[in-house]
Amino acid sequence: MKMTGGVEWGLHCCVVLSSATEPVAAAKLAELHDVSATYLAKQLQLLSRAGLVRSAPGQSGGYLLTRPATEITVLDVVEAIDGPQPAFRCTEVRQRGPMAVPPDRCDTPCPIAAVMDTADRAWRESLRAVTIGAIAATVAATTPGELLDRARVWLSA
Amino acid sequence: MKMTGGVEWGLHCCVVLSSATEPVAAAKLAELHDVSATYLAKQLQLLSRAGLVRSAPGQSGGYLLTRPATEITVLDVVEAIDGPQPAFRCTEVRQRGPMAVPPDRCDTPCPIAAVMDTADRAWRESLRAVTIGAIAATVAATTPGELLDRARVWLSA
DNA sequence: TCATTGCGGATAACTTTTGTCCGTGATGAT
DNA sequence: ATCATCACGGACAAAAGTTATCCGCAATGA
Repeated sequence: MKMTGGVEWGLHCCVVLSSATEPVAAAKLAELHDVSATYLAKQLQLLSRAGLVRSAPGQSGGYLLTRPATEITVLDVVEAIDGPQPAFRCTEVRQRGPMAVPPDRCDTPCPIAAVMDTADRAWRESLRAVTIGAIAATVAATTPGELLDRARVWLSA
Repeated sequence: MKMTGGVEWGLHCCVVLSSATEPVAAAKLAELHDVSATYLAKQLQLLSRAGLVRSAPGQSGGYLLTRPATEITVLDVVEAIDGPQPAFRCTEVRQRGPMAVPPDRCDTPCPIAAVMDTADRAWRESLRAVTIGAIAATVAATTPGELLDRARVWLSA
């Protein structure tokens, strides 16, 4: 089981955008993080479709967050890029084979699927509890101020 | 993000094995669940390597649980088949690009990775809290007794 | 002795992820 | 007005992971 790598990129981009006052071009975000520009563009488009970021075309265009970073959860970004589907998908094996239980007796959900679903909810709940703003605050608190300043300058250059 | 389908098969097999007194052949488990016999064999080998099931070669051989089903958690099966790796893998993007923070300043873990790690722990904790025995009990309680009897007969036949 | 069964490796089909490329349209600077 | 810059979307291709299949081997019990 592996999450798409785009999630990591998307989260880093949102953290960067949380301290941006002017639109930041996709190419700039890609260069900053040293990742494929064309592929990152795809992920940003997903964020855009999900309504997490706003895009401005044309010269001096780029991306900005649509709302305060403290109102965007990690789960928002994960679901925007990775999709809302749970990792486990029940294929109803109990309804197959020689001992198949008839569909009309399957009123209760498969217990196995129920367990996986509970775990998935716990996972999502955990991701929902943290915002981009909180992550940005941690970054600000743990990296040397000089580095942060340089980054800010580099971004607007 | 998608979990390997073998996890579902492995869980169903463990539930079946929890009420078996004699070894059950891999081919039989495959037929019972109507899945690929050769591929299921691979998953069972993973369970075997993880020490969850014991295998007996030769005629009238097959698989049995190594311990009571109440002492095997869903997480045990998931990790045996899907591997122990967390879904999110930090690639340390902060150490890349023109604004890379030097490795020696990365004493604290990447906040993004930390969030994902916490969520992963919550997920695993949730799966650890449920045993195969508990699932088997639910199955026993929600399926008609006649069906259970037929299955038991079919298994030993 | 022999059929049955699990084990491990090699292999291939298939799907998903990752990444590129190009044309289009919108925007602002000159 | 024109032009370079940018996001958007689709088509496409490469790489990785999943889902199988097949084979020879070793072990076991009938």
